[in-house]
Amino acid sequence: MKPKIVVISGVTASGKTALSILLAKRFNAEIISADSRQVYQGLDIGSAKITVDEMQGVPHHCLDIVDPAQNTRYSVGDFQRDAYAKIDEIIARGKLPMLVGGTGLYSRAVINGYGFDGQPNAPRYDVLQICLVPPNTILAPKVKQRNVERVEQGMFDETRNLLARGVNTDFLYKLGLEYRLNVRYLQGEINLETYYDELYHQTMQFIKRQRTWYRKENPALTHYLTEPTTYDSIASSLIKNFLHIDNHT
RNA sequence: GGCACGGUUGCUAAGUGGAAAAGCGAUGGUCUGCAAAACCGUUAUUGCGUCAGUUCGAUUCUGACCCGUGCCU
Repeated sequence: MKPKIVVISGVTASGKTALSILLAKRFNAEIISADSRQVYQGLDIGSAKITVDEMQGVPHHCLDIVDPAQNTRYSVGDFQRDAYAKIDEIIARGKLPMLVGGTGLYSRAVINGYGFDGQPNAPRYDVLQICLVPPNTILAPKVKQRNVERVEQGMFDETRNLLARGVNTDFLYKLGLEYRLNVRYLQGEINLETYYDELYHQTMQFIKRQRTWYRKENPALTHYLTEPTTYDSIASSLIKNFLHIDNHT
C-alpha cells in the first residue's frame, strides 16, 4: 500500500500559500514547495516565496536549496529526487507530506512518478490533489495589486543584489516574468509604466497556460476549487475523507 | 475659414484595379531534466469613414460629405 500525500497546486495568486498553512496546521503536515524558482536562495520577493513569519511554525522543504550565484541548473529530475527524499522523511516522522506549488511539471513528476531517462513511470504515492483555479475576475485585481506591493517591498533591489552577487543576467532572464522584466527595467530597456503593463499581461498569460496544464491532470486524483471563500472547508473535508479511506485499504 | 495629412480586424499598422501583410492582444493547445520556460493552431462571414461616380471589376481612381490630427490667416 502506497503512502498518502496531499498536493496543493493551482494558478498564480490563487491563494495556495495561505490555504496550505491552514491545512498543514490542521492535519499535522509538513510542506514541500513545488516551485521552480523558490528553490533558489535570494529569489524571495519576485518568486512570492513564503516568509518565515507566514510559515507559522510549519516546516517547509525544498526552499532555498540552490545558490543562484553558482548558476547551476536545477531541473525536474533534481526536484523529484529531493522531493522524494523529503516526503519519505516526513512520513517516517509520522506526519503528512503536503506538496504545494504552482510549477505543474514539478508536482506532476512526483504524482505520476515520472521515470526519467526512459525509465517507466512508477507512482510512489497515493495522491489527493487539490487544484486552485479561481476565475480571472478574481485573479486580475490581485495580480495588479501584488505587482505594486512587490515593487514597494524592494523587488528591484533584490534583483540588483542578485546581480551584484554574481548571478548571471542570462540566468535571471531565463526565469521569465518578474526576474526577466526586473533585469530589463534595471538595464533601462523599459520604463516603469511598461514594466507594470508587461508584468500584468505576462502574468495573466502565464495563468492561462497553467490552466491549460491543470485541465489535463488525472481526474481521479484531482479536485478543482474556484471559490477562495470555500477553499478551507472543502479542502479540509476532502483531506479528511482521503486520510480516512486510507485506513481501510 | 484655408492648406496638409490621415480614417483598414479589440489596439498598433502594411498594402494592392481582380475577393486584405505583420505585430500586439484575445483564445485553444503542446509539454517526462533550464517549465513563471520553450513552442504550435485560430483570430477582418466580398469587409478597408459615408454617399455617389469611373470601370468587366474599387478598399485601392474621381467628386462631395463626415470625423481626427498638424499648420496657417
